[in-house]
Amino acid sequence: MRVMRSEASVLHLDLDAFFAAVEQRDKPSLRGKPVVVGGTGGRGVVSTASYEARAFGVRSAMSTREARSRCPHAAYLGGRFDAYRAASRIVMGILRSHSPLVEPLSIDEAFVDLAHCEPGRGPRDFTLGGLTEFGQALRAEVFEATGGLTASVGIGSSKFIAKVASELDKPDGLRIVEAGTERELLRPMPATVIPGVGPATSARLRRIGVNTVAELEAIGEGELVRVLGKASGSALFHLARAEDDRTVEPEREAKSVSVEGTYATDLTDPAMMAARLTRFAGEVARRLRKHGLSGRTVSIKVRLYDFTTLNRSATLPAPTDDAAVIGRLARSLLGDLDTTGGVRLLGVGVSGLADWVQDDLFGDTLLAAAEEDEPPLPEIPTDVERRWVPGMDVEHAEHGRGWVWGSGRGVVTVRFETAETGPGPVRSFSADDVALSAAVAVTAEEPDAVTEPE
DNA sequence: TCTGGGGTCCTAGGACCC
DNA sequence: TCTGGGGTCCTAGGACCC
Repeated sequence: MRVMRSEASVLHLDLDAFFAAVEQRDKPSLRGKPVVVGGTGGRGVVSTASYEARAFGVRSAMSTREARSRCPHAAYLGGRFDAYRAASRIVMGILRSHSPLVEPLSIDEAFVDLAHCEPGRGPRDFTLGGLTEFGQALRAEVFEATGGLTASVGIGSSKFIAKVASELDKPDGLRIVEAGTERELLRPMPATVIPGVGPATSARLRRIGVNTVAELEAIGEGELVRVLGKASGSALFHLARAEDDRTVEPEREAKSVSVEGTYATDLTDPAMMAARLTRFAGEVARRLRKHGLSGRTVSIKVRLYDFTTLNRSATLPAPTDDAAVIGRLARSLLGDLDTTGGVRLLGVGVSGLADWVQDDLFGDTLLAAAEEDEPPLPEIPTDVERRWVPGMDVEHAEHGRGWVWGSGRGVVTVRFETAETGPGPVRSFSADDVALSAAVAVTAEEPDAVTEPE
């Protein structure tokens, strides 16, 4: 039985062009200019484009190569995740000061249940007027506390409607969808507004003549289940009618932890692949331990030279957070695959998580025996080009704080400015100049919180 | 030099047990 | 010996989201 809300009491907040907006905040010379945050190497893709860059057709998930050809004069930055996490934490804190029921969806998005607000911290009532007043005050609070980041807010009678609403007046907008008007809002929209309808599903829907939500509404549940499968067919049938009783869940536990990396040139040496997996296993173990987790299933991901992607996994009798155990299993899974054509991506993950750690009764001895007959792994070469990533914060002994504008051929160019200074001057240095160093993060906070980017 | 990195959820098939 | 269900666990792949 679905119990629908009779009032617009779910809020969705989405920070506008989040990564790019943080860069423009902290780099005054980039305000009002096209900014693209993402991978800057040859195989990089765009995480976020500022609205100025979007005007040139730059989009999230586009290859950076393509973005550069569309907008050559944009600033291409590698991203400063500590700064994004710090801003995210401020925003989530504001939301939690209003309601105990806040569900972060990602670093820059959250749902808030307005029906269970702290006394005096919610909307005065659930009329259009009360919700407008609340939504604008919340947006102003976010703007003030983050040093000028704008958020788009949507309010509706369900998660689905609130999320659709927040898209409607983006950026820097507020939209309230009054209870009772949901279906007429959705009908003319493309079916892809429904979460879960991506390229593959929309292609299947087109094949049965469905492009819009209105057309989707005309299809029976049985047929949708036949075409799309049990879960998504049934979900789609209801969402097309704006039927969504999913609750705001403030505490969702992690189900897996993983690390992966794409290489500028394909790896062909199996020993080097093993060395990379070993490093990733160490990183996964570190993150498991930091969160007090351990897991039973170890997985590897291998993307071959031709982009075919393989996953292999093995399940242990008891959960582990041990880098050596994870690494050994990962290497043995890789050993069963044919990688002779070359590998562009490797990854290691652990799932089947438990929030406790097994006392290691036998593992150490078994492992010690197993490791003895394994050959030593090669050194992973350090990439000198990666030392000065565009956009990173630096400090110069004489000129103070700035950010890397670009680097290459042994030279680093820095612009000396911060959020407070206004546009600053540019100077170049030798890449090994001892006066120049990576700047410590402004906020001394723990790295990697929940999930990452976009 | 087309195509990142972190996740979640679903499906389908096989093993195994009752 | 053959036949059959249901349930759980595991693996692999794919779609999707930000």
